[in-house]
Amino acid sequence: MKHLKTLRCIEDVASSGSIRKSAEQLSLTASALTRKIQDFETELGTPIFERMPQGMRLNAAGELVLRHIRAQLSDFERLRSQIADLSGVRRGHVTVAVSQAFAHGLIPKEIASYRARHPLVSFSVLVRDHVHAVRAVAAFEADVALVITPPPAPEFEPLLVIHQPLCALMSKDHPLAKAETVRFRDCLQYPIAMPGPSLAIRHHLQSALVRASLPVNTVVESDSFEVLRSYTGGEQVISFQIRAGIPQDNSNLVAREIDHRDMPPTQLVLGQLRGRSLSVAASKFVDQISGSLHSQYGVRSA
Amino acid sequence: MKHLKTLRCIEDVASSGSIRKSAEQLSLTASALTRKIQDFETELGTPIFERMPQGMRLNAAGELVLRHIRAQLSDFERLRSQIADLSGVRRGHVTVAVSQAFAHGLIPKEIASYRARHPLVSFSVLVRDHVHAVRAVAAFEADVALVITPPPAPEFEPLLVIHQPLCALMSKDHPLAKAETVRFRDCLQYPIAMPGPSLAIRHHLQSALVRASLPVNTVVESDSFEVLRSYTGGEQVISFQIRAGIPQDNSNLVAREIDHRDMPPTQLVLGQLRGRSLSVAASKFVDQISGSLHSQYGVRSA
DNA sequence: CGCCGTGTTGCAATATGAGCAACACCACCG
DNA sequence: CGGTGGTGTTGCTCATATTGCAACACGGCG
Repeated sequence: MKHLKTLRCIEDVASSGSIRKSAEQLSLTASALTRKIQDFETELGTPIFERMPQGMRLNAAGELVLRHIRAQLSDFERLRSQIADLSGVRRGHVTVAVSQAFAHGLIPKEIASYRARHPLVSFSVLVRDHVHAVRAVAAFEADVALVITPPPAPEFEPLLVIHQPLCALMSKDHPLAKAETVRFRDCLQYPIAMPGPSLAIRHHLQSALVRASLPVNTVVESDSFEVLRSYTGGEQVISFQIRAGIPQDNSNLVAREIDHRDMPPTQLVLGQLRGRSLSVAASKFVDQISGSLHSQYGVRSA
Repeated sequence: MKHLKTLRCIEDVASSGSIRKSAEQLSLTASALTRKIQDFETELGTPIFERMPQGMRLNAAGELVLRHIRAQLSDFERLRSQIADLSGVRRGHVTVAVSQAFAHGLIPKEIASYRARHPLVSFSVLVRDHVHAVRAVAAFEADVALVITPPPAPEFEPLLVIHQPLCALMSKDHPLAKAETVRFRDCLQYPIAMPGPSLAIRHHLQSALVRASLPVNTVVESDSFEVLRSYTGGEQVISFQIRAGIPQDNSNLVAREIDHRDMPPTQLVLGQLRGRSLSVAASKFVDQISGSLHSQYGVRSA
């Protein structure tokens, strides 16, 4: 759009840190870009960039401006989405930041189900740990985030909170697979495929370990649930995952809830940036996920 | 600002309903304006105006666009205000919509106190009944509203709620002035200067009258508290006002709380448009009023 | 010092936008 | 029925703003 052109330029320069680089990306010349920014600064009455020999860096006012620009652009997208919705066809783009736990089953399934009804809506899925997922939402990079125990942040507004037990993941023929639920200390009798420290589940395990003060035999540690899953399929090890992240396909893995006395339930949170309204597409996607999670796991929701 | 020019044009045309009228206001020609709007509609991919023989009217998409434009303009003001605040000087403009009850003492006093600290902040005060005050906030015409018992509206977000007793207003030498509090039925023994039906207080009185099922001798009715005050100063009549609207100057009027058994407390609400953030200036003004009301009447606040 | 990186400026080419006048349409009214 | 005054729109012309090119100024670095 015409009236957002300058804003896009500023955003680009701010993120690339160089007028010449941005000029190329925007297919403009450096001189045109320089003048756009100068004009904007004149209109605003304040410089928003510091000119360094290494390039351009935003100053304090510039940070505010950038935040404003991001909001404007995202608002405009929402407007387009709302307008498209008027004519019956849902159109738009939804960016979700999700914890890795959902990358396997839940999110792809939800997106497929949504797109079956609204094929003109496209999706971006950012897989991030809980800290970066919340940060992505705050930086307007994602519309919503679905994460486990997000760090408390004032700008993150939970839309749905569900409490889920942590599960122990093991092969079908594992001795512990016989019972419906397992005790944490029994799991620790076996070698463990441990989620990496960037994963939220790790923190839960860590505090449970501290409480239980039991030794743990970690044979594999990985930031990737995919790795942990594959490995758990091979050796007689135990790994961990929340209920909603359990693979549904016909693998030879089974999940057993860990007794709630040993492990408090994890918090599964779907949230957005506080004080912002979502595009129609995003909003309806949130509704769908909420409904779907509620109907599957709703008995323990809060 | 340059990039908001088109948006301002659209807003103006939407509110005037005529390209030619707007062209004059904006010191443009009708043709230029027409093309601006056509270009915008082309970029957007949808018409936003219905062309009638009587002029231009927004269609459904246009209503969304207008809402968006208002938000953009108001956001930009906030940005300027935040930037000005960076350099230490607070600058900006605050528009408040207030019930008439506060037009006399509270609001002018608060503004004066604020401007003593921040002389570069200017104010607009819209005096509106509760319905229109809330509407003004929703239409981005006012940043905040201070009203009595606002109608429930989802887009109006209360920031502060204080419960205040209704007072009977009378001259110093009135027989009822001897006691600290008065009973409602005693007030009705005297002629009444009655607030008009557009005033929120009237509704309170009305329901109390229905409960008490007592006859009332209304000798003057007015939409203006100023009229009611002046008249109450002359004849031995009773009028009504909430505590925060009682004139503090050295008139010969006194206020006596009505016994709470006869009259439930009124709600005094300071609120803003839900989901929007205020400019620094407005936000600090809200803080000041909150503090001031709390310290004066805070014992009964909720 | 010479080189390469940065952003900036002068000037000419160009695209964008504005104004004017004429047009098409509709409502109203004699 | 046809005029009259209102609406928005369009073709054309011209001013203005925006762009690109090339040259410049400054700072870091070898």
